[in-house]
Amino acid sequence: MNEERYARIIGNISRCTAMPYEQQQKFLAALEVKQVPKKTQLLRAGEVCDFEAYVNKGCMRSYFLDEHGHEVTLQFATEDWWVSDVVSMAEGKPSRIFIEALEDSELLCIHRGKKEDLYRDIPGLERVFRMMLLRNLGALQDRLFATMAWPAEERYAAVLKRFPELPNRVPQHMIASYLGITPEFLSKLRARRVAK
Amino acid sequence: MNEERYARIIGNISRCTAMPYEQQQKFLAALEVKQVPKKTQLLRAGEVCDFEAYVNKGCMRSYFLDEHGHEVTLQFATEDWWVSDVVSMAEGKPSRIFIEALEDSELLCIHRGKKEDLYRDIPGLERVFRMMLLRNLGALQDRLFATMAWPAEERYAAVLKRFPELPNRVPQHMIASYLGITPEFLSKLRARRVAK
DNA sequence: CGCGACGTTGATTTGCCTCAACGATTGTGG
DNA sequence: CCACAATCGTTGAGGCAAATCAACGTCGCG
Repeated sequence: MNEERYARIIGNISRCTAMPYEQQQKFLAALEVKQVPKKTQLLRAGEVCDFEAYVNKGCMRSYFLDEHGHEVTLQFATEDWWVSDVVSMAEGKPSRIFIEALEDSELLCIHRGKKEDLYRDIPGLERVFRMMLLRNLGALQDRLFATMAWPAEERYAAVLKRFPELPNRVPQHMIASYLGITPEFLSKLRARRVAK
Repeated sequence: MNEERYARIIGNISRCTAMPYEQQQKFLAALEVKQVPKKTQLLRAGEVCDFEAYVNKGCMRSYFLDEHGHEVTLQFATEDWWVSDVVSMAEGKPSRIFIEALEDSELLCIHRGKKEDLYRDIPGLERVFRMMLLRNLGALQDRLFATMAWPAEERYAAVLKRFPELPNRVPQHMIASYLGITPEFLSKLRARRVAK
C-alpha cells in the first residue's frame, strides 16, 4: 500500500489537508487502479458517471458532442489531473459528456458507491474535493471569459504558453475543438504564426 | 432570529443537509443583512472578495471587463442565488470580476473571516457549499458548451426559456453581454424573431 | 501495400462586429 | 415642473473573423 504508485496522489491531496496515516491508508484502499489502453471510452453521454479518476500516468480527454456531430473538448487531463463528470457523479443524473483515453494510461479511480463512505470516515476529505471543485470552477470561468473576449489566435497562444507539451501529446484537431474553432482554421493560424 | 427574512435561505440549505436547530441559529447569527441600493458596486476587479452573498430580494450581476472596456457578464443573481467570487474568497487572491446591484436588493452575507469558523462548528456545511459549487460548475459547463456549439439566436432562445422574467428585470445590453454578442446584434436578432 | 486518420491549402460564404445616426425613455438638477 | 443630458434600444452600411466545402499530401499502421 505504500507503493510508489500512490506518491503523486498523496502529495496532491495533502496539499489540501493534513491527513493522519490511518486515514490515508483508508483512502488509498478505496482506490481502484485501472490500466486503460489508448482509445478506451470510459464514459459515454447518456450514462451516469460512476467514478472520479486521478491520472497517474497518461492522458485523458472529456468532450461534448453537438447535434452536427462536432466535438467540443472540455478538458485534457494529463498526470495529476482528475477526470470525471462530477455533476453526474454527485447527482446520479445521466451525463452529457464523453471521456476517452488519448494514451495508454494508469488511473486511480474512486467509485460512486464508496465516495459517501469516504466522506464519513475521513473528515478532511470534503475539503479536498471542495478545493478541487474550486480550482475547476476558476479554470472554467477563465476559459469562458477568454472564449468570449479574446480572438482565437490569442487563445491559442495562451494555451501553448500554459501547456507547452500539449501539441506533442494530443492531435491538433482536438486542440482546435478545445479552442472552439475548426481544425482548418487552426491550421491557418499556425501558418500565419511561422510566417512572422 | 426566526424572522421571515431567513425563511428562504433556511429552506434552501436544508435541501442539502438536515441541520439541527442549534446549528441553524449559529449559521443565521453569522449572516450580515445588507441593504444595497441599485448601482452599488460590491466588488471591483483587483480587490479580494471577502463575502458570499445570498440574494434575499433584488437582483445582482457579476461581470468581467476586457482590455477594450467591454463587459462580459458572468451571472445574473436574483432571489435565492448566491453571488461572490468564490475562488478569490477561498484563496485570498485578488478577483478579476465586478459585482453590482441592478435593483435595490437585500443580501445575506457570509464574511471571509467567519467562514472557517462555520465549517468547524457546523459539520454539514462543507457539504452545502460543495453542492453549491457543483451546481455552479454544471451551469458553467453547459454555458461554455452552448457558447461554443450554438449560434447566438439559439442561445438567446434558451436563456428566455429558462429565465422568462429576465428581460423585465435587466437591461437588454447586459443580456447581450451575457450571450457574448453586441447589443446591436441582439437587437437585430429580436427584430428577426418578431418578423416570423 | 493500401486504407484511414490527420494536417494543409484555397475559394467562397456567413455570422457577427464596428461605426454612425437616430428616436424614445428616464431621471435629475435648476 | 420643465429642460436637458444620460441611458437605452433600433436601424443601416460596410468589414472582418471564422465556418464551410472540397481537394490534396503524408504519414502510421493493420
